[in-house]
Amino acid sequence: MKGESSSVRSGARMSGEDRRLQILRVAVDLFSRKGFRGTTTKEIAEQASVSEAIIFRHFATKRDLYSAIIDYKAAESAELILKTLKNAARRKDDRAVFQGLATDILKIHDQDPTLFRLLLYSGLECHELSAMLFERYAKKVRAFLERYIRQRMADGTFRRIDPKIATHAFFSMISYHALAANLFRSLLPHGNCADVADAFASIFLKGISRL
Amino acid sequence: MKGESSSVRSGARMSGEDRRLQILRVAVDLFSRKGFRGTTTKEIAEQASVSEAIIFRHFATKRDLYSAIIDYKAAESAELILKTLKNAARRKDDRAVFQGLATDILKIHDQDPTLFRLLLYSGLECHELSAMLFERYAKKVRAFLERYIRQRMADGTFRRIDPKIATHAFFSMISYHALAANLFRSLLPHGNCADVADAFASIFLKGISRL
DNA sequence: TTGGTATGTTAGTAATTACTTACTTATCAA
DNA sequence: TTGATAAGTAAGTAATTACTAACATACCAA
Repeated sequence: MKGESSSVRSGARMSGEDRRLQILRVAVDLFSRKGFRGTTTKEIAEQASVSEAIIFRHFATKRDLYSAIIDYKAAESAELILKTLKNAARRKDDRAVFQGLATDILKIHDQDPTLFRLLLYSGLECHELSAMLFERYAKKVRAFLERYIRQRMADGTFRRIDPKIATHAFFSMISYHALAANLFRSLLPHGNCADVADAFASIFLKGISRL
Repeated sequence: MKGESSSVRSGARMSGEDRRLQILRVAVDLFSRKGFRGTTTKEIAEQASVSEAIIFRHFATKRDLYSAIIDYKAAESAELILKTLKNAARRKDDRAVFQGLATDILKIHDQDPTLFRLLLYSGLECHELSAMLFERYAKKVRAFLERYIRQRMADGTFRRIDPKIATHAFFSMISYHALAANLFRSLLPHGNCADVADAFASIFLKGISRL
């Protein structure tokens, strides 16, 4: 982005399409840090190295821009992690499934803190798209887990329990930790992500086992 | 507050002390709904049925007011739930301890959504007091749980596990659910709070049991 | 080279916002 | 009743903010 910025300053232009995407990305970053009201179009313009008027050429209002980034993030988050988990699930390696999932979720949040922050900000702000983002955020993973738990119950390995509630329990454990790591890192119990993922997966698996 | 409001409008006055507290309470509500930047001193004044100047008589800046409410909420949250749990803990009734705690936490969040919202907003906004609020929010409960888990490990009922991590796991499960209930109620798995508390406590207890 | 067009800017507008100042008035002790 | 004082207000200030309109210019096809 720094490179882009300097080339723009010397007079070179970006296509409309590229510029729109650039603004969107800058906006994701800023809105996720400061929320809707806390982010000014001025700072978005500055970060994108354009004048404010350019923002309004691509987005009719600030509100429209905010909705656009939520859409953008929702679309992005739908493509989550499932690849490696499908192998573990095929082998019915419970430990690999849950520990791998916990690790992946925590890793993703660490690498891209904007998603969760936008989820929280938009939820707190009662943005009309926040529910959609929340749902999209975890839909595939939850569905996958529910199916897996249902299957392992049929196999006799897991005890009788509502797969939705069990999924919710596991997902809650991991997600709250991710949230806390995002907002309050210094206050977390010491222990790296892998240890936390390990411990949480182990508690959960033992907690729903048949034995 | 409605009653207060109408008596003020007819000319009656409130003592400085009472007024300050009223403003504080109004501000808690508004800041927890709209965040710092999203809340104007104008609407605080309106909700308190005073002019804006009165707010600035009690608080030098809007920022000072925000810090004051975080302090206020932090002090309030320190007095949590522990009474009934101490009895269950004395009897070493694991189920009553964890289920009771889960139920109480969820109930408290339901009754006073402002605490968690302020926690999230202040954390997202990187307010200097947010870490303090986060810590205060759960300090006593966490300490209690850690002690209890350590004790039950010594008793041979719970397996070897870092009490901090175990506490964090349990607390995370419940807190994320409370958060989701606060922001995204309509998207939660069906099932009332008691069912969720029950299921989560059961998963957790089984997950850390020695058997 | 020229003209059209898409990208980009500057300068502004109107409304909003946190905060201040000068004045008003309710309250209460003497 | 009077005077002091604390609580309260209206009107304003200066800065900020989202957004607009008019103009400038890079780019590219003919």
